[in-house]
Amino acid sequence: MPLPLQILEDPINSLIQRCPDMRTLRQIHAHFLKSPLGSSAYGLSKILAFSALSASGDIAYARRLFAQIPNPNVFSWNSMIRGCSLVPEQSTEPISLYKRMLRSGFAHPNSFTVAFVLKACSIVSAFSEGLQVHCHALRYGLFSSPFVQTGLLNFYSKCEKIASARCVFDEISDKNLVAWSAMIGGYARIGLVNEALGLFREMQEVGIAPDEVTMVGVISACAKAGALDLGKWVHAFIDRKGIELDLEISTALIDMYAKCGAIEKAREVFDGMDVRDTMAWGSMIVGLAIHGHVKDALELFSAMLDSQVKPNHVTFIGVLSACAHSGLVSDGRRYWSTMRELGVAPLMEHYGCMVDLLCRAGRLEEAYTFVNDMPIVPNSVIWRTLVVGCKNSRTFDEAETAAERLLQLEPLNAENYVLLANLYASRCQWDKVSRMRKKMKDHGVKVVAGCSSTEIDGFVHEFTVGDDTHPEIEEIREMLRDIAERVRRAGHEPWTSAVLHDVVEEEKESALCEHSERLAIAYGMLKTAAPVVVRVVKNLRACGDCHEVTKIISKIYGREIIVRDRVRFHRFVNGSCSCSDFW
DNA sequence: GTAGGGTTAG
Repeated sequence: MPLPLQILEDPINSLIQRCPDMRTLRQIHAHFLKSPLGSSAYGLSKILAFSALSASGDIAYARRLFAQIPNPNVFSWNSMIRGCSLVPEQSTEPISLYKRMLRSGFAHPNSFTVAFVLKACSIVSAFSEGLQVHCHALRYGLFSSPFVQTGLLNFYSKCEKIASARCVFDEISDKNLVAWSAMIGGYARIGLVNEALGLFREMQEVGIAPDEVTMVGVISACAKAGALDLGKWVHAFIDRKGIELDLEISTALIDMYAKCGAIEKAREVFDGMDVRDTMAWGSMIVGLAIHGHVKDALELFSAMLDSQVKPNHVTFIGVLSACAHSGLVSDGRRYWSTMRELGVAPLMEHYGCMVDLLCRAGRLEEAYTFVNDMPIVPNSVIWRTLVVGCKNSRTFDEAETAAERLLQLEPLNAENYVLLANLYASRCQWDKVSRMRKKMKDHGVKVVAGCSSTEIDGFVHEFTVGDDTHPEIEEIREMLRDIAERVRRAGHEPWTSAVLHDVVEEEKESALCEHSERLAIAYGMLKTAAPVVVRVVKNLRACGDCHEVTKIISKIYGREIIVRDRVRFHRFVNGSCSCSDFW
């Protein structure tokens, strides 16, 4: 009498459990094929799962094996879908597999399938596919699975459909820690700090204790909002609750402190870490670089290399931008070579740093040649950097070419027209200035309202230009006049008082971006008169004038003020992360 | 019968 299949299969199971590498797996596979069980779906799916999912697996082997299975069961489909999502190169392969699975009609998706496909959709932001998976989840009655729920929530959040994510969240009757963390992280990712923190409070009210992952989300919300007081409170909360200051939390704290202007606190956290990975070093180096602590940033980079931690593309953005900010052209070139030697392939952003480096050092010709020699097609950021360089140097003749390329690439970005109008104005080419205004009108391009934010008593207030709906708008204007007057009396001519005068008097219609920003920031500064210490995150680029205003205002009010990073602001308002020299 | 959600840096 033959042995029951299950008993015979047990050795395969335990063999696979103990399998150390692919070489052993191939032996197990060969042995298995020769055995009487050679065609059992269970054994094959175990072998497939190892090659597709295990850390020592081989997805190519899994693909070959999978192709030979005539009618894969749901377990095998799931292994392949998940396995293909785990490869570092993002692809739509898992989604195609899922479609094939549905078409095959042999296996039906279960909660694992749906969770894995949703993850794949969120990695590549495949919104319409994910929507269909949502329908399937409902059709197959899989919404009750907490894994499907979190998968959906996270999918919408990664696609920046935060309202849909919230709908899913609200529909979850039994919200666990993961669901709360995912929703908080979703709000944090797009900078909705009040929502993130509100939910964090709610979570505690219903008795769910946050863990390390929740805290990373909360800290990153503070970082995005420039909310230093809140960030400090969260740090104290972590200490108080005995939550472990692990690698991820420490890195998030470094980033938060750096973005909120408290670079010393960032360094404190960094110095207190026992283990530091690429991201921890990277956050600290980038933090120092954006604060203009170029020497420290470069020293830290050397220390990183000494510690045998491999730098990645972000590390080099920190290093190269540090060089750019200090005009260290030859150092920048040296680091560029180091980057190549260490096998970090330069991305568009790195080319951008080099163009910036050359432009800031006044080497416009070289920058222009560098752009023309780029092996990848330069994007709008590269051209804009070059145009900004032209505007500042006033001697370079290729500005027109750069300007044309910029408008070709981004005909609908208001920032470009403003920049070009400023460029032509700086050269007294008034006909071209008005041509820009006309072009802008023809394209129906509207200036995006400037916006700034300040944190007061744990709540982040946003101010948008032209928004007169504030109930105290008259008082606000009065106070702005008062600030302008104090600035004038403090003798800080010429432009600071002019700016604040503009702030009050400038007509909305004629206000170009730069005025909008000043107005918005003045609104933010206005809040410094409130009986709390207000911090606005430091402007990161071309911040000379901005610093000046900050110094004056802080002198007047005797308070610490940091001006909000307008790069992040721009990213938040219109999805653009470009930065040109408005100040 | 096998397995699985949420995590930070420009």
